[in-house]
Amino acid sequence: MSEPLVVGLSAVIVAVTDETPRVLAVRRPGAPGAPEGWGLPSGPLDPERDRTLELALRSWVRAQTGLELGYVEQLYTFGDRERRTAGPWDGPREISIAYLALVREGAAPGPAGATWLDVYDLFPWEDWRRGGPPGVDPVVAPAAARGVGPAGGPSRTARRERADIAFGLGGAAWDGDRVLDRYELLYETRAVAEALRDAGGGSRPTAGTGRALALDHRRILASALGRLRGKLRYRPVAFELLPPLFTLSQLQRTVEALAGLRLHQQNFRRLVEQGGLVEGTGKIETRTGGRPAELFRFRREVLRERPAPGVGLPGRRRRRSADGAA
Amino acid sequence: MSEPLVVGLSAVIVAVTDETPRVLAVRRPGAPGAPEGWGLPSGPLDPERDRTLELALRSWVRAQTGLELGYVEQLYTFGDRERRTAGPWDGPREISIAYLALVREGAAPGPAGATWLDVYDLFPWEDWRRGGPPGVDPVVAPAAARGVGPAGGPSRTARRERADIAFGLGGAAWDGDRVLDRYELLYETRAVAEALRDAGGGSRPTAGTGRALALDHRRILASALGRLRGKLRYRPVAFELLPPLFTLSQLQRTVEALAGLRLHQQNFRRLVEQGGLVEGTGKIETRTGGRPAELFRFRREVLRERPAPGVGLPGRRRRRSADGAA
DNA sequence: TCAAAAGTGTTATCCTTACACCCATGT
DNA sequence: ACATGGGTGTAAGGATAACACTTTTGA
Repeated sequence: MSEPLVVGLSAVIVAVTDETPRVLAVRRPGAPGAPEGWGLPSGPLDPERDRTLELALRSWVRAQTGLELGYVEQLYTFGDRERRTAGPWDGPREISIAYLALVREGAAPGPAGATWLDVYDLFPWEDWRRGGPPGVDPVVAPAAARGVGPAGGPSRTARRERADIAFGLGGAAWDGDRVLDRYELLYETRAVAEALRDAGGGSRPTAGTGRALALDHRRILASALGRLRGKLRYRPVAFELLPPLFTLSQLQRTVEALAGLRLHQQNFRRLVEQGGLVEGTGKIETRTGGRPAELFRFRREVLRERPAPGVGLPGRRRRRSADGAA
Repeated sequence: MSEPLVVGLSAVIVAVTDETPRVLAVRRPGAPGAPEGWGLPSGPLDPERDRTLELALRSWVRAQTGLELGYVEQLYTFGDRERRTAGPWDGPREISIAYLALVREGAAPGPAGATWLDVYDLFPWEDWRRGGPPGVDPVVAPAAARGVGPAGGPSRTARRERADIAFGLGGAAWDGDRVLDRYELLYETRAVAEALRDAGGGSRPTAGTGRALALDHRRILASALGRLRGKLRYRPVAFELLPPLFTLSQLQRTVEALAGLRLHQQNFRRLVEQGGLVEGTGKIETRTGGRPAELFRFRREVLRERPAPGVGLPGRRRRRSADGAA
């Protein structure tokens, strides 16, 4: 086989600092004619040297950014023809195997050309910690529900149905995990910048739909955030983002940052303690702004005791709010 | 880039017939010198013709087997160097993007050279519907716990810990989803045939460890089964395997077949009905062997009403049986 | 003394589990 | 009549969610 086919690896490297989830981004040269911008770090798979895909990833991430990755999991493989910017450019078909990696806050920021971006600058509609995102909900959701074709036609109603489920409208519940569904609806309805860029059109994206990334990297990041939110429920991934010793508030704020939700404090503590996920150390952290807090550590033994140890987010049960409006 | 790198797509096509989960397998020529055997259907990605990876898959599956796939999801991308049979053969590095597809029972069996294999012939230790698999548990679990290196050494105890969690030993709970963990432990301890084949050794696999597939295809299938079991809980995938109208017993037997567990009948019915997953049709199926059963259909509206509609398997909560033995 | 954050206790509600029992058909 | 599988009701246990309240520090 000698089709023009290139295989690369992409990394969604996530950290949580000061209650904001961040993702590592690098400067991208941009396709011929297109402006340069931020994108996910990516690198090659060297079939000679790298025994496994994951080792390949760790190796070029180390080389490019100086980061030594801890938790790594494969996310998804993206290979649609349209994934690169549309246009006359007709290079080889590119396939990208995306990975999700978690690093502790305060990890090295990497060399010049790399920064940490606030995840919610890219997905403003995903952060519900301060109630509905300011001014975004009334804009984004209708944009997503907007269909093409005649009003009431099958394409319109089908998209309407999808938008209701994705954005929790019309009696449906908001499901934090459906990050990708929401992004794809916004893309299909040309609300986000990438959709306009890829279509070659010149109009402006809908306000409040966040900043763009190169290629399909915002889509990849949407997959990652959705996956991470889901995983919080049944794997102790939050601890990968925290130092070995932490207060329960730190833990809660980290989880809230990823989930994009406020959680009930007292119940959170109880669930996490009674669930056996953490154990107190007797040590005390005094710089809390109020009463000093005990420092906890992750209890690895929980992996043996419980089939699916996670932090108990809301949702996943019956229907919640049914505010029936519009 | 012009490294020797080949990208292919593999399909795990699952159906449930007569309470047994089946997977479509094809005859494989086998590497030079190796005997031919069964493997998963696989095909190329044609960068010219196929716009997306999933369309590529659907297209060659249709061509090869005549099957028109319904539900399809991407599973994982396998690309370790060792995934093909070890040995002097030094062809190009092969990357395989694996998909999981579900088809209804009674789907066309495909052309000559393809058959449906009973999934539990490949993973006998995964079927707990008739209690512990006959004679397997006492054999397989110890094999998985067997370590290399000195007794009590770090490698031994680490593997012991992993085996406890994977197989639900020593107070840990059996987690049906950990199919891949279990297979990998058996592989690492050289209990399954593929491990011996890949190592080039001549000894015989541990009894009760099931039949082998070509390359790493049994590993791929293990991923698929684990994924499917997990998904049953929060997505209505079981209906992809059933005809449009079905009795609640049919539904239950299908779920049980995949989960490898017996479920409590009365509660299953209630959960599934009260959960709004199905609705009665008034139609009656008389050939039940007892009282005629009502025919139900899947309620698509549930997708709008509930964030994560699934069938409620046990597990996923606190610890269950703690039979502390061994 | 007050604000702020940590930490404890108690109760209501809902879901899951388990058990008991009745219904409709074929042999 | 009885075996077989379909179908319904009800009560116990447990987990979550919501509420009220106390403790300990710094300003």
